Amino acid sequence: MARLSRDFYNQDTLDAARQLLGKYLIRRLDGRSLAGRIVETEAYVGRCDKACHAYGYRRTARTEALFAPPGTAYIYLIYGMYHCLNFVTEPEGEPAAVLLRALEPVAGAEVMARLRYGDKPMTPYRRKNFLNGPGKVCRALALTRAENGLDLTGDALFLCDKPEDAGLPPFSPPAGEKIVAGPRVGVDYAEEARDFPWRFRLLQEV
DNA sequence: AGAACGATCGACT
DNA sequence: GTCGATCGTTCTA
Repeated sequence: MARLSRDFYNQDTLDAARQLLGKYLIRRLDGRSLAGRIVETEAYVGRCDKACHAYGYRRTARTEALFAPPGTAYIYLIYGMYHCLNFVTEPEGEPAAVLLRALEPVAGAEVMARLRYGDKPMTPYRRKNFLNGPGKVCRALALTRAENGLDLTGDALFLCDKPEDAGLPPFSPPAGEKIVAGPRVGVDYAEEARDFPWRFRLLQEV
């Protein structure tokens, strides 16, 4: 199965955050495949970014995965009840990662809906707000701290250029999308870093 | 040992 | 638009 290699993750984090838009995230769970197309990311760079958990190379039990080789999953608990998934980038020892903020559902939507909403029926509101936030994505993919440190070149969780690379049916993305950069969400405390335009989204051209 | 806080979400006015 | 939930992580002492 063709998937993004360690070499892909071993690059500048801002470049990776842009290039990850439009890629497909595959989660293998109980023999099934859940998949989504990446439509929103944010970059976090420990070397120079006060919003990064590993700012100034701060190395603790939590940030350990950020110091792992590129192509590692960094998953942490936020606000006591949600999780966020990051893809570790840059050479090993440079703590940096791309936060996954939003997906477009591609495969396994029924399973993801179950994980996210339980028995509650799908509604237009829920469909619209299905995978448009980092906590929602982790809930729908059954990702918790138990999956922190996963190797993204392995089988449980990985990325690829197209669904066929993971043995899934083709997916036709919307036409006329472009990358829009802007400030990151929820980092107002981070002094000068709060204004860094390190959030990237795929949006319809107007 | 204790306190403060958070890369969020959903319910509610 | 506002606000509370909820608990691990981090820092201070």
